Amino acid sequence: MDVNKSPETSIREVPGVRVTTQRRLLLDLIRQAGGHLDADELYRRARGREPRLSLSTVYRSLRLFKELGLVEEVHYSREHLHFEAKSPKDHYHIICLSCGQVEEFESRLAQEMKSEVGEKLDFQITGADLQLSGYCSRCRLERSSGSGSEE
Amino acid sequence: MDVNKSPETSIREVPGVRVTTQRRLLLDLIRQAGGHLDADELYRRARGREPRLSLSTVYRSLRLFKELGLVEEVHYSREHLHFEAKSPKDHYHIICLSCGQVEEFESRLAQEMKSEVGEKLDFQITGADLQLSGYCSRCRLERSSGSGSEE
DNA sequence: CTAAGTGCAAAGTATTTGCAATTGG
DNA sequence: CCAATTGCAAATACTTTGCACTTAG
Repeated sequence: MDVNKSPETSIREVPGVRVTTQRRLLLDLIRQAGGHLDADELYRRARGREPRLSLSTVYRSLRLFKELGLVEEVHYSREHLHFEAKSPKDHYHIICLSCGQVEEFESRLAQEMKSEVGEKLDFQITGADLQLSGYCSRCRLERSSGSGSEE
Repeated sequence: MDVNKSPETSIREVPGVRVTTQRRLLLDLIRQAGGHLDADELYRRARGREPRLSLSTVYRSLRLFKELGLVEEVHYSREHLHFEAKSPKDHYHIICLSCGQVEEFESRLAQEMKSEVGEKLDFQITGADLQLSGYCSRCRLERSSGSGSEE
């Protein structure tokens, strides 16, 4: 499938692709989630409203959305597919290794880095996936003040 | 290739953990590879020298090495586990979407970004995983010069 | 109406685990 | 010697696929 337009807002305009109840629901949920859903979590949420929905439809839809540029795949770990709604500006992720919370951030430095590296290696850079990891303030407090339990 | 000091240069010093032929071989191969091996590739290479080696040993060793801080897991895709020997300085990856080649790069901007973001979000940042993607010069030439062949 | 999409079950991959046999220290 | 490790096969976990039925357009 070839769709080289800017991020679509809807499925409607793609010829041959139908708007189904399931797809509408799934896309809604992804967008409402504000990011960071894996297939299974999405499935669980979707079943609340559409109990007959199957996991394979979730996977198929996710793949479709990705092809259409409606969502983006993010690699947090090797364990699941993670997706989130595509948003207009670049943003990246930072994950707390202790509590697992994921926050988004932006940074002009990322832009700079893209140009710099692109120039140096003679790459035309089209995407960037940046993930930082560390410990959020809350977890640091707990650590320093309390008992040490580690993974 | 020199592999002098890393967090942990060898398994030897860890009590209860044994140095086996398999582990030595695997760690050697990972370090020689200079980066970017997935479990299966490592398995294939290792069997050349140790044909009775099993895939599960590869997985178990990889997990052990990661726990010991000897190797690092990198998420290129959801499809495989990728590992590489832990190296003293940060470096990141850029992948060509057309031919798939992966190159490494460094950038002081990454450092800056870590501090900046860490400060802004009040995170203590311990790791960064940066991946850029785009098209290398060779593939760009092929593209622009002629026949439209796509993957 | 009919091509596109769905649910379900079965098939794939990649990775992990149980266990008897082996081996490092 | 004996706990750690291994190889093998079976088990898991996640994702994809085949197919008959349903549905959007």
